Amino acid sequence: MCEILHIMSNDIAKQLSRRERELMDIIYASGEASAAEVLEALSNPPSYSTVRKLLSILVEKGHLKHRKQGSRYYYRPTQPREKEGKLALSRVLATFYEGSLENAVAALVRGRRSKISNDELARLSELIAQAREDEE
Amino acid sequence: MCEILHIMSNDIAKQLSRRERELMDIIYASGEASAAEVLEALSNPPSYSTVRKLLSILVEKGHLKHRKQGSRYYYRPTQPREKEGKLALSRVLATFYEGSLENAVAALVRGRRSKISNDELARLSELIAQAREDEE
DNA sequence: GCTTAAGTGTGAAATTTTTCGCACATTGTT
DNA sequence: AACAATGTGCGAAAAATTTCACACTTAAGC
Repeated sequence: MCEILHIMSNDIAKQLSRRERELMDIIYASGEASAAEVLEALSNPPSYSTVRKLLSILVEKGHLKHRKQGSRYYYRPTQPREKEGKLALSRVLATFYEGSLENAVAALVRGRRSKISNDELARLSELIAQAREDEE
Repeated sequence: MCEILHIMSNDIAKQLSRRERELMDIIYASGEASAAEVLEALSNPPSYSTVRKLLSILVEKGHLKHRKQGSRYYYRPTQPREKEGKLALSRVLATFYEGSLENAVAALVRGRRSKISNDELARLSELIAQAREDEE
């Protein structure tokens, strides 16, 4: 429980507003993106101007960095995807699965069978077997 | 990719503001909570008044329901924890792990060994083995 | 039945987020 | 070198969130 509370409080993502997180997620998902590409990816898009403004705010706040290619900026996160991914995952596990990966996997496996392919199960199983070997 | 975009757009959590989601997460994590308990769980708490206001907004918006016990309200989500959990998980997988549970588990397993106990690995493995049997 | 303690609800101020219009810069084309 | 197309940056309006003070209600103890 202490662990869970720690995870939930020490959280960068919590500092982002709704739109800001939406943009960050798009950029995390795509790795790198221009303003136009971000706009394209938004499901309920505001104006181009607005997207650029948001992006520049995110740069200012230190969440994104941008490189100039030609006359265009490309944006990418300052924090590595892997790190943020783990944080986001921990948060979800803490909130919905008592902090347990096992519970989460169980829920997914239990749910619609089709959601997880047999192949994927095989690979997962392999992965875990290897981890267990290393542990010995 | 189509699947990923679908998951990311059709998303209730995206409709919540920062504080709102913070409260929802606390309530999802604890199952049910009074205003005082929510206040207690907040890391950067506003006033009691504010928490109650937020809670009533969340009820109004249909995200929470409350039952009266004595003179006090207890709040719980309208949407089942399991359902929201899956959604939240899918979102994280889509954003950071190409929609693949396998990738996510791999990342966690690869990371700090201590994070996942041997026991947990054993149970996970069991879980997956069972799922694979069912699949046949 | 009074008083106190702990709760609720409301309206409006303060703050933050979100939005965009407009002026200016760059690139490529004719 | 002038034009169109596609960028960027900034300031400020509009909208939403977040906050709280204050008035009201309920329950319990004396």
